[in-house]
Amino acid sequence: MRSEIDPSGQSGKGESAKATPDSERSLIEKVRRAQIIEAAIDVIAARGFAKASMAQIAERAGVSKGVISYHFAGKGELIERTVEQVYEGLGAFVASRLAGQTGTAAWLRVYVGSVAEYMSGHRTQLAALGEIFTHFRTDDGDLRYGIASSERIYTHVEEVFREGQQRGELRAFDTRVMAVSLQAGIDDMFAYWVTHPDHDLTAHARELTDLFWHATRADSRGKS
Amino acid sequence: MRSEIDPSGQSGKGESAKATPDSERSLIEKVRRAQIIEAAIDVIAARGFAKASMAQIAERAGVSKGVISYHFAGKGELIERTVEQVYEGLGAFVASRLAGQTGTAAWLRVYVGSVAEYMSGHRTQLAALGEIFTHFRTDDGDLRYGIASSERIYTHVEEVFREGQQRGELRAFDTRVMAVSLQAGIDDMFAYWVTHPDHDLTAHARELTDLFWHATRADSRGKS
DNA sequence: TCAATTTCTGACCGCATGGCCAGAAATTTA
DNA sequence: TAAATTTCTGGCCATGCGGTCAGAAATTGA
Repeated sequence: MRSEIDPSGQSGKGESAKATPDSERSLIEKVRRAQIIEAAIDVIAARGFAKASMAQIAERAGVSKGVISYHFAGKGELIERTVEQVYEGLGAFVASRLAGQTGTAAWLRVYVGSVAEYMSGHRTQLAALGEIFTHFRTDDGDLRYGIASSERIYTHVEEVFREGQQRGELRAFDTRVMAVSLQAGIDDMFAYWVTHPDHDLTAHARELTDLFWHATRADSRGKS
Repeated sequence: MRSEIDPSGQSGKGESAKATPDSERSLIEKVRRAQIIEAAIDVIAARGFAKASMAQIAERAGVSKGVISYHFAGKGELIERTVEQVYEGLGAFVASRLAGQTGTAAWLRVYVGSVAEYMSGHRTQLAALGEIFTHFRTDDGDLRYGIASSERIYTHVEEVFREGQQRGELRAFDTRVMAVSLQAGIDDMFAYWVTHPDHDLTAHARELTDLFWHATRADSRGKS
């Protein structure tokens, strides 16, 4: 068992091919893949995506270069599995915090707060993810995880906002712009934190929540 | 006359060396430099920073590769001059619109609006700038135009916010977080527009202004 | 006009990259 | 134990990169 991408089929632009279930992997396979992914995260976070070569990652993992090719179809698959792994952890954490929350204000607070809380304990992963999102391209030359791939998040956040508007909890505004701006605020909160390690991420998240609470809530006053 | 970076001196991390004044350049020199910078913008915007090689840029400009080396000290200088040129145009435009404005609300509206207005007519430049900011690194491996280089903008925006707070026009909030978030909203507005050409940039800018007006203005109501 | 100077070309260099593979080593299976 | 299979190594390859250079071409100036 080597990779989970069919080398013959044209994977094209859509989702990746079906993953090989972990149960079909040997122990060594699982250990090596985890080890290599961890090394990739470290190297990408430390030296940037462009300088994170197979050789660098292999050296960091303490194996020879060929091992990566043996366990992954190529650099592309390695990166995609890396993103998946980080996202799974984050997604599960946020979803569990978000479950059972009602009201847009509470949703906003828990959403921003839980993302920040999780990431504060996974700083290296966060830095690597940022590098991958802005640098990793498909063979066509398009960003693999560009703004277009945020569409799912935007759509979901928009739904939350629209519900709030219908209940009269929120003022009238363009939900798409608000969703894009919220995501931008979160992304740059992390980017700022990565380059300013002493920055108080929790406080920033609280301020950001306040910011969007004031920006979205219904208000009797008119505008200037 | 070749480049404006002293090949012997260690340029280090600071600002680039003094520029050679245009008056000391021959006509051919000026024309070629402009032509090459334009080609660089086109190629970077179209194919991404990583694939914008000297060969690609030279081909686009219709000259041989050596010409770039002849007129610029290296790829680094070419990129820095490109950024300078785009920024000069934007800076001059925004500054002229901002001159004489009083009050934070007006400042916010004019700031966001004028940046968007200028960029709407310089789409390719905008795309190239985005690529450069996220990819171009110094020899040390740091991003040449990373978040750290936004410090000047943050500081200035913070000042505007603090004035508004002192006049009682704005509520109490962390000015640093607000400045970072505003810049994030503007940056992602452009990023969204670059990938969604039909998106209404002017309307987005208006909504973004509203967003931050609601987020910052003083308010008698308490919070939830 | 003709030498001095600027500008340009295209081949070439050293280097790093992702991927490949023959064969060695380790492990599993019978 | 011995064969079959999985896992690993280290060198090799083609490719593309930024940069250099000798010499050709064009321009300038006396």
